[in-house]
Amino acid sequence: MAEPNVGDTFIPALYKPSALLPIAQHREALLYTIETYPVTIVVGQTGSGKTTQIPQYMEKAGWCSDGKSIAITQPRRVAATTVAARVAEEMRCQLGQEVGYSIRFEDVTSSKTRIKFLTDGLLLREALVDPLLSRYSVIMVDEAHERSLSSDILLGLLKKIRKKRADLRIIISSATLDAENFLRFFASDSSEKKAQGKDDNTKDIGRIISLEGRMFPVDIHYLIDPVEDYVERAVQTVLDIHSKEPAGDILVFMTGREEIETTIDRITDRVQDLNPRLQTLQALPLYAGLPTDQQMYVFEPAAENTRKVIVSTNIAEASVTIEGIVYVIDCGFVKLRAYNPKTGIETLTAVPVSKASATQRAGRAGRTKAGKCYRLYTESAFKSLEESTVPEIQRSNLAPVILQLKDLGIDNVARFNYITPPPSQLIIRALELLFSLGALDTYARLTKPLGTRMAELPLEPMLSKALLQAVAPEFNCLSEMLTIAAMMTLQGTVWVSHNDNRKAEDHARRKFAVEEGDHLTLLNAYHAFVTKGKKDAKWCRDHMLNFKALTKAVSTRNQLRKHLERFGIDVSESLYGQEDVVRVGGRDKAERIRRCLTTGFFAHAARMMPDGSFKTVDGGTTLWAHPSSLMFNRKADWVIFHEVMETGEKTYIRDVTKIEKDWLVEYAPEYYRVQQR
DNA sequence: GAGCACTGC
Repeated sequence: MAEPNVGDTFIPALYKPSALLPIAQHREALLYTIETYPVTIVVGQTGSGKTTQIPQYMEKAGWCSDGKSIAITQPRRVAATTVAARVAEEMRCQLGQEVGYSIRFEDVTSSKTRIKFLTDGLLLREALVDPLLSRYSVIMVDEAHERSLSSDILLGLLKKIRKKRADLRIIISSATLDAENFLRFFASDSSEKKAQGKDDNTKDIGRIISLEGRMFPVDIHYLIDPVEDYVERAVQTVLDIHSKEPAGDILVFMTGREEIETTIDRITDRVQDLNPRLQTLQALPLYAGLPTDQQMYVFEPAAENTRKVIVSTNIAEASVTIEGIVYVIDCGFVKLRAYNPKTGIETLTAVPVSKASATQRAGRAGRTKAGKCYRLYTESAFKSLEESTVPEIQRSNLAPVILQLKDLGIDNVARFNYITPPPSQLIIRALELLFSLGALDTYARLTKPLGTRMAELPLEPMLSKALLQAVAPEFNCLSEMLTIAAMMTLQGTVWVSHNDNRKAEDHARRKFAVEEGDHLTLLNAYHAFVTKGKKDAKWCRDHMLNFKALTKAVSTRNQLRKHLERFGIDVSESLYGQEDVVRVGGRDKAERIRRCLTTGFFAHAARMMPDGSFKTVDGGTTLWAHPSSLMFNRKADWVIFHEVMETGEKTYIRDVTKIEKDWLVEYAPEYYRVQQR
C-alpha cells in the first residue's frame, strides 16, 4: 500500500479501493455476527472504514430487501453529510437516491433510499412518529463513546425497542474502553431474567468485533515537573519544536478563546528572535466562535517553507480533523459545562481532561505519519486523571430530555434504561420545572395539548412554553414570538464582533435597541434583516449583523411555523409593517410580548440592585448582565433572562428583558409560592 | 464597567 501523501486534502481512505481497507478482512465475521446476534459492538478507530463500509456490506447482504433501510447516526451534522456523500460515490449513485442523509433543515433522501445517515437527535425525533423505528432493519449508532445526550437516550430507547423487534439489528461503534460496557448495557435485563438466575446473558445478545485502525505511532512526552503557566510552556514548546524538529504542523490544545489569543500573540512576538534561517512559523486560532471564513484558514496547506501552528479549543479533538499535524501539545485541560440543579445555573469551568480525551488528542498527531505529543503535565498527573469524561447526561439540565422521554411514552423517567443514570437531583429539578411550566400534570403525565406540543417543538421548554402561549388572546403576539424564539436559538451570534471592534458592535446594536430589553431588540434586528438585508450581505456588514446567523433564523422560524400549523394553530402572518408599532409607539404590543415571555421564563427572574448587579428571586445568587446585553449599562427593576452562565469569577445573564414583579405571581403562582416560603 | 468549551432538534 502506498504511503498517503502529506498535505493531501482528503483523508487517505478516499483514495483506497475499499477492498484494501483493514475492515475488508472482517467482512464475513461482521456479517455473520450481525446476522446471528441482535447487537454488535464495533471497536475501531478513525480510518478503519467502519462508518462507510458496514452499511454497504449490510445492503449488499440483503438487509434492505424487504423495503426497510439502514440508519447510521452521527453526533454532528457535518459528519452525516460528508460520509453520505462518500458512500454515494463508492456505490456510484446520486446522493439522495440509494444513499442519502437527513439533518435538521435538510432531508436529502427519497423513496429509493436504503442507506441513510442522520444525526442522532433527528433519529430520536423520528421515534416520536414511529416509536419502534419500524422503517429500519439496521440501526448503527456511530461514535457512541462520545456519550452525547442524544446518543445516550437513543441507546436506551433501542434497548427497549429491541425487545419488541426481534428482526432489528443494532450496531454500536465505540472506542475500546467502552465496548464491554455497551454490551453489558444491552445484556443486563430487568427483574424477570434475574429471577430466573440468569444474570449474565451477554453471550446471547451480542459480540464485540475489533477492527484495526489506520494510525501511525505517536511518541508521548511528559513534563518532569509540573508547570504553573501552561500557556507560557506551550509557547516555549512550539518554539523548541520549530527550531529542532523536522517538518510537520503543530496542533496546540487550549481551553478557550482568551488563552488561544495570548498563545498566538506570544508565539508571534518571540518567533522573530529565532534563527532567521528557519522556516516561517504561522500561528492560527481555531474555536467555534470564530467566524467561518477565519476557521477555514487552518485547513489550507501552509505556504511553502512555512510551518503551521494551530492553537485550538477542544473542537479539534473530535469535531474537526486537520491534515498534516505531526506534533500535538496538550495543556491537559478542557472547559466543561456543568449544571447545578439547586440554583439552575450552568457553569463553564476549565477542568483536567480525562485519559480518553488525552489519548484522543495525542492521536491527532498520528494521522499522516509517526508523530509526537507533548503533554504539559507530568506522567503521574496523567495517571491520576479520570478514565473518561463524565457523560453529558450527568451534567446537563434534563428538562428537554425528560419532556422528550415523556412524549416517547416513557412515564417513569427515573427508571428509564440509562446507560449511566443521571443524578436524581437533576431529574427532580427537571420534573419541577416542567410541572410549573404546565407541561406535566400532578401525576407527572404530559399535559395535552400544551405538554405534547412543547415536547415536539425543537426548542428548550421555557421557550416553547412562551411561544405556545403567544397565541392566547391576552398576548396575541404569535408572529413576534416566532421571530424572538428563532433569534434566541442563535445564542449571541446575531452580531459579529470583529477583533478589537467591540465599540463598533455596541454602536451597531444600539441602532436596533429597544428600551424594554434584548428580546425586542432582537425582534427589531430580524425585521430590519428580512425587509432590508435578506439578500444583501453588505447591508449586514454595515450593521455588523451576522448574515449567516440571520439566514439561519429565517429557516428556524419557518420550521417553527410549520410545527405550529401542524398543531392546528393559525399563524396568520401580518408582521410586516408591524415593526414600527413595536419600535415607536407600540407599548401595548411590547408589553404583551414581555408578559408572554414571562409565562415561559418566570424561573429566570432577577431584580436589579443599586450597584447594577442582579439578585435572583430567592436572593441567593448575584448575577451580572452580560456585556452583550442592553441591560449591561441600563437601569431596570425586575427582569427575566434567557440564559445564565458562570465563567471565571462572575455569573452572567444574557438576553434580558424588563418585566413587572406582579407578572411573576400572575403567571406562575405555584412556583412563586414555593420559592417565597 | 467589560466577554462566551462543544454539539443537536
